[in-house]
Amino acid sequence: MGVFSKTCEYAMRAVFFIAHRTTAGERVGIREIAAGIDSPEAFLAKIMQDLTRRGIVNSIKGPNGGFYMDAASLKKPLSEVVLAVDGDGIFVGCGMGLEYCSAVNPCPLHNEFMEIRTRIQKMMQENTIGDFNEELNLGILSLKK
Amino acid sequence: MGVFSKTCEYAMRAVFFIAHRTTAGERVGIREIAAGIDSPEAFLAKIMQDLTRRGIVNSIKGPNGGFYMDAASLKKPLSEVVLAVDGDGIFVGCGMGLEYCSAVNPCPLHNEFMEIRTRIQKMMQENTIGDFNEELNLGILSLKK
DNA sequence: ATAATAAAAGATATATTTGTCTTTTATTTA
DNA sequence: TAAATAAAAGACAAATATATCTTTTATTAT
Repeated sequence: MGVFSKTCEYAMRAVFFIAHRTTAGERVGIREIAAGIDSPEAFLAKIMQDLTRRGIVNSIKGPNGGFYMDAASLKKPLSEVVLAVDGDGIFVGCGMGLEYCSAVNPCPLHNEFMEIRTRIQKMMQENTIGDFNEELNLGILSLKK
Repeated sequence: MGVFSKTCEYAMRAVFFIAHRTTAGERVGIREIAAGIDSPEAFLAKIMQDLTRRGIVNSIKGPNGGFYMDAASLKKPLSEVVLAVDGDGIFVGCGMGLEYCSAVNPCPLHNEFMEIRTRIQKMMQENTIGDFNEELNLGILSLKK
């Protein structure tokens, strides 16, 4: 397994994909998103339902409907997606799963892990979803397998 | 979920526990390890079977038997435990699960993730299992919930 | 109004992770 | 040799993550 759950990987890719399209003013259907990020369509639909309920993306039903993001959503940090899907497990808590573990009562890995976690958190909080668009627009980055 | 699987968390704690006891020349039974690291005994037994098969720890059956570690095992980096249990998922691969992702063809998170992964890997490779013993001996660190 | 479209919701299926229980094998001690 | 001990091995059970399918609801266009 990687750092994030598969669900979270799909969610991040989907959000980037929609953000990219939204800057062009479009709405995107679930089929196109799934194809664009190489994910199972029905499973992604479930994930999108959740992201929509939580207000991370917006959606409209019916013809010409689909998913999109407003300006406010584009300014949200990527950490919101991770928190919504995986919870705060990667940001907080002990690397060895010890509940007591803290600066006062550290586990063997505590200090080293602190730095790494802080770093992940920083990266996820400082980068907004919209931040990646420019590079995607230039075709430097990709979302497909 | 945290950075590592629960299985891996138990494995790391168990290995530290055994290493700690081994420096005193003792062998430790599965019941005592499970109690010492707060893990389900039967499940830990399965994990220990695997670690033994892979040569990360040693074991002896029968009365006065149990688990222990030799000098060579104590010098192994912690990364061996992680690799044995969780594989190389946290060390390599793309944060968003993209197969193609590399320096040449990066995903949006590629560069930031590279640093974090390198850091985790470095920490796991540079610290040997035995390295934590001194602090455990001094009672500074703990393995219990 | 009706038909077509697309997401939302609900139910169900599969795979993986986590956890438990029973039997077998190796070792020691009496 | 027999009994006791402790890990190894195998089978099974529960929980969670991943994935699919069907029905319902909202919206648009005819």
